Amino acid sequence: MVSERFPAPVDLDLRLVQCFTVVAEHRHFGRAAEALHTTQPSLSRQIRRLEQQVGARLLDRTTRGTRLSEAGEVFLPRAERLLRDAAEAMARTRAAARPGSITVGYTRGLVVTAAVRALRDRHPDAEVHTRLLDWNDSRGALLEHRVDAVVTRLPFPTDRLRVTVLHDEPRVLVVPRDHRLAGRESVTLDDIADEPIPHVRQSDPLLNAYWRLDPRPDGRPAPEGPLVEALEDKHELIAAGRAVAIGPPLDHATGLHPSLTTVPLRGVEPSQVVLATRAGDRGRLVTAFRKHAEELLTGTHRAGPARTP
Amino acid sequence: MVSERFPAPVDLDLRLVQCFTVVAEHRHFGRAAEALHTTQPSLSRQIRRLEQQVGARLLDRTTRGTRLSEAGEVFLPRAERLLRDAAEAMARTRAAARPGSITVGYTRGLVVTAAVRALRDRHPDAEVHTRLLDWNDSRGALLEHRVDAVVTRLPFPTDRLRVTVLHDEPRVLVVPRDHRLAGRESVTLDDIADEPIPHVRQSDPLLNAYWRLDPRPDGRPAPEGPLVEALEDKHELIAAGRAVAIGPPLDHATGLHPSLTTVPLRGVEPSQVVLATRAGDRGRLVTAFRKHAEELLTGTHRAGPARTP
DNA sequence: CTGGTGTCATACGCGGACCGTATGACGTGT
DNA sequence: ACACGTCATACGGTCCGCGTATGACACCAG
Repeated sequence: MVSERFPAPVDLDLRLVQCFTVVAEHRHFGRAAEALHTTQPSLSRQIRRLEQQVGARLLDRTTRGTRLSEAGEVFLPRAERLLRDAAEAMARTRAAARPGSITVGYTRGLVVTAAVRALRDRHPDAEVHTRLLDWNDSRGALLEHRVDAVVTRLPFPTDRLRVTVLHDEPRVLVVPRDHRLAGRESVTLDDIADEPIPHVRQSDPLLNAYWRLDPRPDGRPAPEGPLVEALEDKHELIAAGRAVAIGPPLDHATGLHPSLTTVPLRGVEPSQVVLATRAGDRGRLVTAFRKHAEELLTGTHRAGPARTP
Repeated sequence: MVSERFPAPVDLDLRLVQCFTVVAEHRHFGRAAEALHTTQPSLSRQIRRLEQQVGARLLDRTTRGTRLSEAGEVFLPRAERLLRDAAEAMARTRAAARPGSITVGYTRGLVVTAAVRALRDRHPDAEVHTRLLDWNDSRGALLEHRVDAVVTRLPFPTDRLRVTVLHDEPRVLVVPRDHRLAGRESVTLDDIADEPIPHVRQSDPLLNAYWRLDPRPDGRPAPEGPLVEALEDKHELIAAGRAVAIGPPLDHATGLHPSLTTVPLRGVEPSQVVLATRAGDRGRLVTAFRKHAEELLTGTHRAGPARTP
């Protein structure tokens, strides 16, 4: 009979848990190892260690890849929650230790330099960090305290957040340089009515529908395109001439693929660039950054004067 | 300007978090190290590593001991939650992997052998574990899935639990062998009206009040006694003649201090030995154990026939 | 049946991290 | 001023986990 007196000291390595979530996502040790910047044997051992710590086999290895076992299905959501909670605990603790610190997030193609510089000038003692975020990570990054303010584009769920529109941004068509529409002054939806537009798996369905303009204003569904994993894959696909996409007005300095170009898209609602912070956040630096952003980040991409709708 | 692309891989070692909670509890590196079965320098380094991972100073070391810093106050409750969640995730995953396994918890002085043996006989393929629990840990151990059933004594909060009374148990007075009341057939509350009764810090206030019989039936508060950390300390205190206590009918085979003895206490409500499981738990083995416990564990300490109030 | 391909597991040498012992620095109370 | 108790640092030894190379095994095609 096994009897133990002390609550077994928690022996669960969160780094291994993180490895597990990545393997569960890829269902493949080799590719997961690549994503984790390690090697397949090392990852294999890490999963083995994790399984030993948990005391249950989490993955069913087959010769054609890897699947979650029944226990793995139980563990995965809890593992993800543990990782989120751990990250939030660290972020909030750090924030409590350094009230004179703020992290500003932004997404590709948006420039927060002016507002950040203004904040640094007015608060020379403050630590101001900036952080590039994934397209669909703004809300999570705020709520998990990885950042304290975000400049990004709608749409995303805004509850528990305070969101202020900074300016409109026209949507543009992204095509290869040698596409039939490349070089045009502008295009309309009619010009691309039959062009397939890819789905991005990593993005929210809301976000996919918004940027694919699905459904179209006339109510028809957007032409289905292939499913790609990440935005980079989408750009590769476009460069290969297999699809086009609609996006914000990126240029080659802010992450646009070298062999792609953009054409203004007329006749559709522009996207909106917003400043978002946590709804209840009354922090000194957050408030100050709001002020500077609302003042300096309006109309960045427009020739005309700033306007706040 | 610091910009990072990837969500910083969670680098938080839960073993270090565990160390932190223990140091926070003891406010003393040396004693915390002892509790963790390690040495003070090692613990000092572990806390340093944790502070480096979190990115904030968690403890204010002084020459008179150690206190929580402001950041530490923020981190501590989250740390404890992380550890609980991690333990629960592991327990539930293990349970999912081995549906033919059950862990039965019990507290000192209670014997579950009969029911456990019956369960093993009827389910020879099942893994049946037993686990000695702290007095005030029954509810937590159940809800965190460290155990699936518990035999222990009231009182404790019973919501989200299914609790069945197995039998009554007289409360007894615990005194040194050479105490004036030792050897008496029985005593009443009047005999000990002025005897100081210690508080146990590790126990719930509810539990302290119950076993100290505070307030007494006549409405008067129980005489205050010293504050001790753990039950073992209380027994040492009684052995030293500095206090007496009221407890369940332990004997020397089930954890009673060698130089102590017990005297039946008349005229007070007996305590109740109960079987507790999670309210929603419909597990095959749990149900089976309930049956055997209700059948075999009633009246264990009474000469008379079993009875289920 | 047999060779090829792709999967995950294992063998092995090495570097780095962590531990325990011994000792130091430092504020505190007598 | 001295002794005491607390936490920090120095140092050598050990073990753990990584990366490279290789193996075992299932599947597929011919």
